[in-house]
Amino acid sequence: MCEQCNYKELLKSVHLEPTEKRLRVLEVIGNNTFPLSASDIHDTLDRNQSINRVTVYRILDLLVDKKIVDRISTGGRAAYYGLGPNEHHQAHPHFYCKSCGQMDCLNPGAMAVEMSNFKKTFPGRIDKLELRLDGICKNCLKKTIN
Amino acid sequence: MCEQCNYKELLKSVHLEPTEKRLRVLEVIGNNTFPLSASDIHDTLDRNQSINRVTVYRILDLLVDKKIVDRISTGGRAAYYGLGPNEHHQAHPHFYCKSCGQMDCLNPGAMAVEMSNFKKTFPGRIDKLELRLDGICKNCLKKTIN
DNA sequence: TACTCAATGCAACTGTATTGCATTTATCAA
DNA sequence: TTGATAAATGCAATACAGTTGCATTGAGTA
Ligand SMILES: [Mn+2]
Ligand SMILES: [Mn+2]
Ligand SMILES: [Zn+2]
Ligand SMILES: [Zn+2]
Repeated sequence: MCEQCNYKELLKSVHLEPTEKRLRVLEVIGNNTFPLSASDIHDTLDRNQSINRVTVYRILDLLVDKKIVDRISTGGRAAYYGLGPNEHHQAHPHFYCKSCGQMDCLNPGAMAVEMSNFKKTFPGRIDKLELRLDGICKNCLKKTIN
Repeated sequence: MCEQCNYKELLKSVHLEPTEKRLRVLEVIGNNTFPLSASDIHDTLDRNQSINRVTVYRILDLLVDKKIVDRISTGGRAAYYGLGPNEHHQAHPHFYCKSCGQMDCLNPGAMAVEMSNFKKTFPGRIDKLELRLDGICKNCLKKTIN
């Protein structure tokens, strides 16, 4: 969730036309406290004004390219999308529930990763670090015996 | 790569019949220094004695279930498979090259993750931690301008 | 207004994985 | 050893997530 972000300005700042559909996609992502799958996003938007799922995928690709949005892998098949790290939002780890598919954002400081020494000697280019916990969430633990 | 592992015993220890195909799948995974996709594994095996790709998927599911093999997500679409952590092999982070799809195993100590405090208060069940770097590997950096 | 190009829609397609059911192979009791 | 049973594997069809090619629409500009 981001109250500080002006999505229109955010789009302009990376030279993307702030079209209605792009704004809606970005709003759905920004107004959620947890990352969503492409089909979650499509379903949400399609309830109000119709939008093609391919358009959603294309907008997501653009937003990820421009680093406004973060594509997060899961223990499952579909990628999830959340606001990318910026001045208001630090990068942070996630928890993915294998049972219900819910992904939660964890506190940025929850797990400290020390990798400065590694970075010094690594010969490739590092674009991104992803730290994810997989397991069963509180709610699902209650419901069933896993 | 695992010289210490007796794959037959490893299968027996988790109550899986050590069939020829299961052994071959486990050997391909164990004899590699980096994780492989299901189709990498299938292609490798199929060169020698024919094996159906569905059988490979089913064996991989079993091995992952029994925690002999680790299913590792990538920045891409396919999951990769490597030997799971055990007495000889510590869990460790991976580096995934977006350009060539090669995944490398990093030194277990390369990045220290401190999460003991987090674990104490987290209400769900944590089964696995995945730490992955995405970027461009040394070789791909040389070849092209990304 | 007419032209141009970006944005979107739609259908077909791809890669990855899963399912249902048939066939083969292994296990075990008689 | 044989036949019954269950496990393992194969094969075809299907599901799922995402991508591509091309048509249509819409926004900006002369
Ligand atoms: Mn998040
Ligand atoms: Mn590894
Ligand atoms: Zn859950
Ligand atoms: Zn590479």
